[in-house]
Amino acid sequence: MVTIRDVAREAGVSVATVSRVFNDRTIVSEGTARQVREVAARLGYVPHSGARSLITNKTHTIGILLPDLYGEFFSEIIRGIDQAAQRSGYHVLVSSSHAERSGLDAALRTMRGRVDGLIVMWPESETDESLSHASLGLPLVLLSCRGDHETDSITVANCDGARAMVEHLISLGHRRIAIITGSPRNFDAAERLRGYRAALEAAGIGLDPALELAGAFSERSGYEAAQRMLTRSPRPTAVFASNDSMAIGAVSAVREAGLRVPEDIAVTGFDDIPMARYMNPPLTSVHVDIAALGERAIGRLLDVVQRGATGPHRDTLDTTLMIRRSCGANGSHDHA
Amino acid sequence: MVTIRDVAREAGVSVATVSRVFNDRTIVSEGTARQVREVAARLGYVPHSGARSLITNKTHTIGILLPDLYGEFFSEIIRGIDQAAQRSGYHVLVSSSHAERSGLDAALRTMRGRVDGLIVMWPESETDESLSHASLGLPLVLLSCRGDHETDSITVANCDGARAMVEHLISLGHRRIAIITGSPRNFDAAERLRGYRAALEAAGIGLDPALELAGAFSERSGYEAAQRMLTRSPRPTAVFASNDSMAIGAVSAVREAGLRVPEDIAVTGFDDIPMARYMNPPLTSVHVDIAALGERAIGRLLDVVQRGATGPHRDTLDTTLMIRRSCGANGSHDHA
DNA sequence: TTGTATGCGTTATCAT
DNA sequence: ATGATAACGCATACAA
Repeated sequence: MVTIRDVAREAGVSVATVSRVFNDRTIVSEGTARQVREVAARLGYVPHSGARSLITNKTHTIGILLPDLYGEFFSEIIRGIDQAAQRSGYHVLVSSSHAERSGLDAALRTMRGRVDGLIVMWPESETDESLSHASLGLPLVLLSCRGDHETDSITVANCDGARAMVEHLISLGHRRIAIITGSPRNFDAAERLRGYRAALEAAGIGLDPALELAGAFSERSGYEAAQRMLTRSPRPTAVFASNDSMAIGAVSAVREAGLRVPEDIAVTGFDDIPMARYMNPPLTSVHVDIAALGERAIGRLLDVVQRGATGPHRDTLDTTLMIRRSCGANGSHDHA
Repeated sequence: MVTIRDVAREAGVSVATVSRVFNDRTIVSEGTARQVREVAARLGYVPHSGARSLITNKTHTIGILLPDLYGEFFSEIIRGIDQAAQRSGYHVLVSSSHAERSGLDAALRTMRGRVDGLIVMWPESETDESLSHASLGLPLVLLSCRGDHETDSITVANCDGARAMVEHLISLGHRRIAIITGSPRNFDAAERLRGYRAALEAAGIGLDPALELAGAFSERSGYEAAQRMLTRSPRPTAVFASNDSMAIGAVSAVREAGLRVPEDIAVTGFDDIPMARYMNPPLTSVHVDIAALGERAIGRLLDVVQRGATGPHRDTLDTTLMIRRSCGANGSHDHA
């Protein structure tokens, strides 16, 4: 591997001069600069970013830690972050699929010295200042977490979005509305449940615990929860699944029971994954701009890393109701 | 930030001893080891991986460079790679969405000193030993590329998969079969076109250039290509889209023309993205285990990085025909 | 404008 | 079993 010394020797200058050519371009004479570049190119010299960051104390890399995520979410969040990071000249070090807190902590530790800041998504835990503690003093942005009040965080307007969805169902005349929840330990799921309840209460419709079916954000769990829902009597006329995967499972269960969507039971979801509009019938859902979530996280993190921004920053990403046919309204037909 | 020196001073030992405690655990006495660990824990010491890798010449990180990819593919490839890497104790440094070769080269350069090896996907270019040259002597695995014969590569059985699909259409009685291609510069697309032609020729069906519609792997391009296809006369009875996104666009175009899928025109795709089975009708497609592609790439790369494997290694990932209803056969109803 | 020398945090080599 | 010290490749304060 060719180092800065090789270039210096070959060009007949000191390593300092070579270094300057690649950094402070101003204070080096035009002649030597050209000479150094020529030699560097000929030798195929590329600065060793690891060594450089050891002394500059900057890696130009952002670490991102994710739990074990379901499809679309995973891809979009990484894409959003990576694109925004790249625009600012930053790399992204990914560590995903953490099922347990210990694994996350371990990954966090091995990132020391490799990153300038961290984006962490860990929705399954309680309020967690232990996360900011584990971040080793690195700038940290929480994504979709129950954050404490000292740590920067970006969240989705889960509660408002769910509430808007349920209010829409109510406006369509539904009174007996079920929900398929996510894990109660999951922050997003808990917030969506809160929005569901708020909408019902605001409309003067009493809560019925029998209509709150436990799910786990997977298609299968939605399928099974919907089967349990169908045994309730009187049967609900609408069901709000806390994410689209569960809504897909719910549609299957309703169909298998010989019922129609939306005529017999309206089904709606949350997230508006790309698949939603291609379903049969197209799925009414709460749209979340996942890539934007990632972008905002990077934006805030770079504010801290590059510009030394300070003070807790809590940002909420608004959602949009996407009305399609699965809820029984005459949904807009969005098109190719 | 607390360094190894702080721990050494506080524990009353040398930095060498502290280092040994965290690496070669054998040659240090039980007493001092415990003492050092205690101090390290109390001070919250975490080794600086950047500094460490400067001298060990190992980063335990794999760089992955991707072009601008469409949804599912992106997520699955990263997930497959990340999971496999994590199992082996490796991190993943991502750099994606490169639209031009120059951007890819730049990213490649900034990875020097940060990674132990590279996985590069660059399907848009010609045979490219310049890529292995640009990799700075780092171990390199090409993904889905026109590789030269000296570089390791993992590819999908594009040609065989496409051929199997077209043969299936022929077996259903179709004789006038169109294809919506991807960019001719794209390796996967070119191979799929080759498979299409091979199947027709093997069946004694002549090639008709008018039935080869140019697409670009996007839904819209599939939609537009299908519209052009519908003007051909006699009209094709089946169309094979080179990927699922274009198949989705094609279905929209066929429907808008007042025709039915599959009764009037059979439509099939390639990739078998998750959405395929939820479409209406469910889309017949060629299944590619994308995560497996990533896993194999990491597997091979680590063979080289860790075990010094050598010699060109070319691996092909087989595909599976997923027959559903969009082709007119009685497809299997896979289920939740 | 250029060169010399020091240090970033760690591991490796050689002593002791 | 442990300590002193030289690397690793680079950037930078200071000297020339």
